[in-house]
Amino acid sequence: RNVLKTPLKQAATSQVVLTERQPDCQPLTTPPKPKETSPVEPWTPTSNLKMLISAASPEIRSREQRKQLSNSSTEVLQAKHCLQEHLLGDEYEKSQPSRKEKSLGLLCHKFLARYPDYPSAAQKSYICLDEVTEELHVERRRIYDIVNVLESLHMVSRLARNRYVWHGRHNLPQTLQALKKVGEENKYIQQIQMIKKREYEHEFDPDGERNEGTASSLGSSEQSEMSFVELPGVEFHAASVNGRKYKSLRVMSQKFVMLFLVSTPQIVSLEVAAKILIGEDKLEDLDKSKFKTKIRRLYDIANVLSSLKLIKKVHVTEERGRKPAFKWTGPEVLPNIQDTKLETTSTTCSPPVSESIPSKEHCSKNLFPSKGKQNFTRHSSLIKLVKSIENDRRKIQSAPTSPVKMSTSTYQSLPVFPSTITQLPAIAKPQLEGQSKTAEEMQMKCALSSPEAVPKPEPSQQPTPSQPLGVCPASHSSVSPVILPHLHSGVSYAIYLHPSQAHTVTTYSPGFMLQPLPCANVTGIKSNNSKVLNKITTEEGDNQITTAEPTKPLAAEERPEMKSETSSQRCLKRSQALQENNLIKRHRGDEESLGTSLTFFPSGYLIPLTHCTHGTKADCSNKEKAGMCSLQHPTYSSPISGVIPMTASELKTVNIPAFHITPLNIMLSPNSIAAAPVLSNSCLNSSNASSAPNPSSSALNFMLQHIGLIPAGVQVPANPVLQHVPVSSQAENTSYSSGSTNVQEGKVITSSLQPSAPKEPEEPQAVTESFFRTPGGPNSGSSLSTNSDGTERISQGTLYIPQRKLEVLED
DNA sequence: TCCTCCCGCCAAGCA
DNA sequence: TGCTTGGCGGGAGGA
Repeated sequence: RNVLKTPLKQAATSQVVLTERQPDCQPLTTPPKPKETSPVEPWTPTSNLKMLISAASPEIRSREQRKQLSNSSTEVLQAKHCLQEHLLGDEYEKSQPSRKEKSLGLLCHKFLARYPDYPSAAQKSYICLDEVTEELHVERRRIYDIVNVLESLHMVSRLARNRYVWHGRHNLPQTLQALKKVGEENKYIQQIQMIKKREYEHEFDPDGERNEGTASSLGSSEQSEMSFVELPGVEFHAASVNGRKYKSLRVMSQKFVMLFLVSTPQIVSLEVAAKILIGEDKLEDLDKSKFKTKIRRLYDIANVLSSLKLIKKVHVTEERGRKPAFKWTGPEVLPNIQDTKLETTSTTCSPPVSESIPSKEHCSKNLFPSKGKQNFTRHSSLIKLVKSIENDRRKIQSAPTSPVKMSTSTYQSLPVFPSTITQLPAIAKPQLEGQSKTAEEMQMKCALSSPEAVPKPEPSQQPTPSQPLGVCPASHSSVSPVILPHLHSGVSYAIYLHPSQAHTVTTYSPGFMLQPLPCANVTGIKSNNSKVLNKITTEEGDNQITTAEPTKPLAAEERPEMKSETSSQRCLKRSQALQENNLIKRHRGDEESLGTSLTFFPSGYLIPLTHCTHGTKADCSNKEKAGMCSLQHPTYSSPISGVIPMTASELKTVNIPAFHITPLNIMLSPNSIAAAPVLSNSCLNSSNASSAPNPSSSALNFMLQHIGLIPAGVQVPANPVLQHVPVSSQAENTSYSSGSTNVQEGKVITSSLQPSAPKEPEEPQAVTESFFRTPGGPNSGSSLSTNSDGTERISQGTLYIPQRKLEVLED
């Protein structure tokens, strides 16, 4: 076999060589002469041009190719030998295509050029591997690499031996949505966080014992169970479907894509990806070679994905060095699977908020069509999903009515949230949609779920079931609560958005860049800043790593710039961690260059809503009472008191699963603690007058009292955001709290998030002391527990203030 | 020196 | 049994 393959490849090479050398080597003209016109000749500008032209008409090209390639291999071999004889060794070597020219990425480009992105249904393209290998002059093995990745995206599917069907990008939106769902279900965000945390722990305590809680928390069985995610109608016919499927490049590719889809910003380092793909449970005894192998495969996949323009190579520069990473540049993926127009029509939208929870039956029906052969290789998470839907429904229906109801419906409109409900396939949305719902309700939910999605509450943008993704009117005013479903252990949280935070933001990064901070106190953070610095650079000098998400410019551009500049500057001034002027300059420069700049998170409330029940109408009515339910009142104030000032765009991009792990960095000085109602009930007494009119304060207080977070009689402004949390002199980290990844001049300054710990009420010090409290550690409080997966759980009523920190790295 | 990833061995699995 | 498919890791080119 080797005898057959190797000469073939060399023959291909020799064609190139001969073509280029011909003018100078007359004796060599005979065999390769016809190949001068080879349209696939990739090594000269002329041939590249020909290739491009032929790409427009692949059939013609194929015909020509077949004709040309009909030359016997012996002729080619003869030519090669002849060439070798006439060329010096060095010359011959130089004549070989460089490594780059043989790269998988380039090969993939050539491969893709053969087929249209969106083939019409009539013109089904079939891929014959033999032809492809011949025409592209590559080994079969390489084509498999490409095809496997394309298969993972359902751009091709295997028809038979040697034969594939080209689907193009038609299936891409659905595939990505499906992958995102599965990725959320697999809690990849948490895994990423855990890996980063572990990295940190290892870095600062290399000899120390591994945190068993975290060590065992990853690599769940789900991970190993993970199989190929299919789409209805795109069947999987891999030859070794039952054998090596689980290790295959397809699955790996899908997982890799999932990491991007669940991360915010959508940047994934190879290292983290490799670890996740290997499975964290195996990391303990991970041998280096396995890791290296995984990295190799990831490069292979990344090359193909790059050719598809789905990702782009970037670099993350950390203390330990420059790490290769990739940034998602593909279409923004939305949670609902509808039609293929999604990709082009709804890249910046949020899902419709008016949807109701699809029934299990609907879900199953759509996921696993009963007619004919089942098209899905069922992912375990999908089965769980259906079950969880049922359970959630039951809970919702049986739960007493409460003002929190809204959160239920909000679940589905928060694509990035890991709630199982959120992950419901949106397939059945339109049908299940409470079509009787009023536009008002819909809009209100819309504003709730993604107030940042669309800044203008124009009726024309009101989401309708026909709209694949909710284009929600934005609420600019006062408090913008958002229900965060199922953060820790299924606990929902409510977040209030302060209008002053409503300015645009860069994406919040809970992903790979998150680095635990090595500080046990505020100053400690400062001293260890460098440890957690991350810098991302793109090879292309892309200076908009996070903000320039091509599909998410809406909020950033349209949102009124409110206080970002001043607040950020204020925060910066107070930042002792950023003493270096140049860092500040960079920071400011980032803001300016980004146009929308940073958002800083003051403290706020993030309140678990475990006991809150769901229901739309009561909730709406409550909100209406508060004057926030109608379209005319984009301002929404949830009776639930959770308040976390954050920007709308943050909410849009924030990854809630990560958020609950390492979200806000609220470094409060003792002085400011009193102003941070989050920390203790007593703090709720903070009576700072809210500068913003707050129509819902009574409702808020009612809720707070109702759920026992504040004593009766205590009044809390419904908008206890920044005004309650004056940034202290030690609160420098607040200035980072946006967690934004900022880019300037090709560099991205990323946030460093640290494993957050719930804060002990009445113990302001816990804010800092609990930074790296490990589960069960000295700082564990009664309100804190650890889930089986190692994640921390806060019991009901606990106010949870995650912390994170953004550091600016100067070159 | 490290990153990147080409290359091809060889085993699993299919026809 | 031959061929297809693709996991895997050595090692070389490139930065």
